[in-house]
Amino acid sequence: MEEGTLGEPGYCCDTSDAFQWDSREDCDVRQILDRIADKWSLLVIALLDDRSMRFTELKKTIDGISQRMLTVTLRQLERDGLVSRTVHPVVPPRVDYALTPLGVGLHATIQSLVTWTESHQAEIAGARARYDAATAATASPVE
Amino acid sequence: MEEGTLGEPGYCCDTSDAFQWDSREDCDVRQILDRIADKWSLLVIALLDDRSMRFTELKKTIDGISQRMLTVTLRQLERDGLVSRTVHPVVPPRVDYALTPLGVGLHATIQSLVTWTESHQAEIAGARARYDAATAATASPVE
DNA sequence: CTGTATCCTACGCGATACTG
DNA sequence: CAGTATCGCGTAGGATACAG
Repeated sequence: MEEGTLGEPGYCCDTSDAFQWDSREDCDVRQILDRIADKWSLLVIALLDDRSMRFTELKKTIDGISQRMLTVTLRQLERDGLVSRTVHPVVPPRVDYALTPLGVGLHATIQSLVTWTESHQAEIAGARARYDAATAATASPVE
Repeated sequence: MEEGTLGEPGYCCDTSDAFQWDSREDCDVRQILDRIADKWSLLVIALLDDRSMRFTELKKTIDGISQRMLTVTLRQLERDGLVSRTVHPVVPPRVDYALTPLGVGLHATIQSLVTWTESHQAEIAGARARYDAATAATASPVE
């Protein structure tokens, strides 16, 4: 399933004159952004701060994620070199996940995003309420 | 349907002792994060730097986005108070989208994420190649 | 130009069951 | 415990057509 033979890292999107976000598969920035900004990836990265965590521990902490999605997500992050996977060959299998140096760098950015969200959720909620009220009023001018 | 009467901005997830990401719908941080980290939202926010842009302009620049998704995305962002929508009542309808003050704040964070991705795409691509090579080798130890 | 309304398909993802 | 494999549903989202 992995056509993975990507000898070409893939730079394109000539940022020369006309800036453009496009080139969906040409440039992999879009693709990487998608992976990173993924619902679960985001949470895993944010969670894996300094300490390493075990599979089950992650599953418990994130809660809502299925075993499948956690596995898939972790595999992707591992493939991208953001998370390291350490298997301890003991009787009850024990696997630790931790951020790689590369992952740590990303963590900082992600964390600021999370922090921003936390400190502005009230404003967003307010904006939504206002928008919904206005919309409802327009839709059905009750009076 | 709008429990919108949110005198309560909505803090839950007691960050007291045991930190946890969970509470999917309880705490809306998760939900907001999802919206923000959305594939298209991310690009729109990143694109809408200081200047405002028209609908078609956005569509052209992002390229790959369908008209439907652009509309939906913009509506969500508008609802969240991140983007403002200005309709000019002229013959050929003209609508301008721009970041709100709130949106500007988010833009900074998003931008750093984009920048990080751009400056590390080579490393990620490398990691992938390495991972795929290792995986392929394990799967079929040709020699 | 800027949307909105339908239709329809691909596939993300949860549920479940089975290995080492 | 830490996965992998399979099945099946729900829905995100693209294509298309129409409207102000």
